[in-house]
Amino acid sequence: MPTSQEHIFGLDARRVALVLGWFEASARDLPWRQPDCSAWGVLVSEVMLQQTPVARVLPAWEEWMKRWPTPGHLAAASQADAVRAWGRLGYPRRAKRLWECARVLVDRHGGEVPADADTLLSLPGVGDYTASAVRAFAFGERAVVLDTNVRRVLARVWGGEPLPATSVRAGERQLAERVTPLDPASAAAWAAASMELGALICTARAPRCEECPVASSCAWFAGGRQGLEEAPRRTQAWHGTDRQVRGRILALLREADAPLIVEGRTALADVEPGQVESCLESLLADGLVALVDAERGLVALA
DNA sequence: AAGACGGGGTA
DNA sequence: TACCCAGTCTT
Repeated sequence: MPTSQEHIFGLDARRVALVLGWFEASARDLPWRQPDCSAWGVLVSEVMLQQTPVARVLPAWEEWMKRWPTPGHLAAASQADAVRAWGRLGYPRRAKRLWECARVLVDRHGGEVPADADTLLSLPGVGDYTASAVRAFAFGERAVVLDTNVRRVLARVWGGEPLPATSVRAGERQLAERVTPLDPASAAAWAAASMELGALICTARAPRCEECPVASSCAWFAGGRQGLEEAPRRTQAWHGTDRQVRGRILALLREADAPLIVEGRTALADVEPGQVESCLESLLADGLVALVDAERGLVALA
């Protein structure tokens, strides 16, 4: 007679096994998943994948790794070249942080990506998710990887809810820890597999439950997939926002081969002068843009 | 805990 | 048009 604990564990294991089995047959062939991909390659991919879909990261990653195959190569380049190579991936502060990260790796870690969690977390642009992902995918360590995809899978399959909460709750963290296999290789496989399931099948608004390997064991599916339509959307304004204007200013500077005066440019004619000014100020404060000639207001990529 | 921070593919 | 995405960092 199994104890209730064993029953719970059995259900966890069954669900995990279903996802792992599906992943073996359905995993996408991504370059940073190749066994010979360096830890640096994995780190670069993870930073690029922060809030940017795989399809858009793919070409940028290939180009980046060809140009800067090691931290040392990137550290020897200029920050401006890194931001330029980042192109339109979005959130250009990530490019700056990745460049800074390369410098730290060279200055303090022998030009190598560390495997230690605390050291990884100390790096610019590396938070909880990225540190865990690098440990799991680059070093094969047991790490609890909790990204938006994994959170959604846990919320549905285990929690019976349509979507996870806005921020990670303690109970969610505990569940993720409990569900992660103890064996390091299996834990890494689970991380990749659960992320893949969330990205391809258990998607946010149009889940493909008829193709899902765990539908038969999914609490949300069993409950009739209730609540998804009513769930609040987390939309963010875009047109006319500071983010858009910052992006437009940065695009001008990326394409310019000489310092220029941003204010009054025809390309920004539809933006209020005050907003151009404030956005330029914030870009300067972020260290993405540098004032080359204060007298004339000439700026360039930092 | 909440807000700032890009940009484009997809429905 | 609206929505979403392999998050991080700062109030």
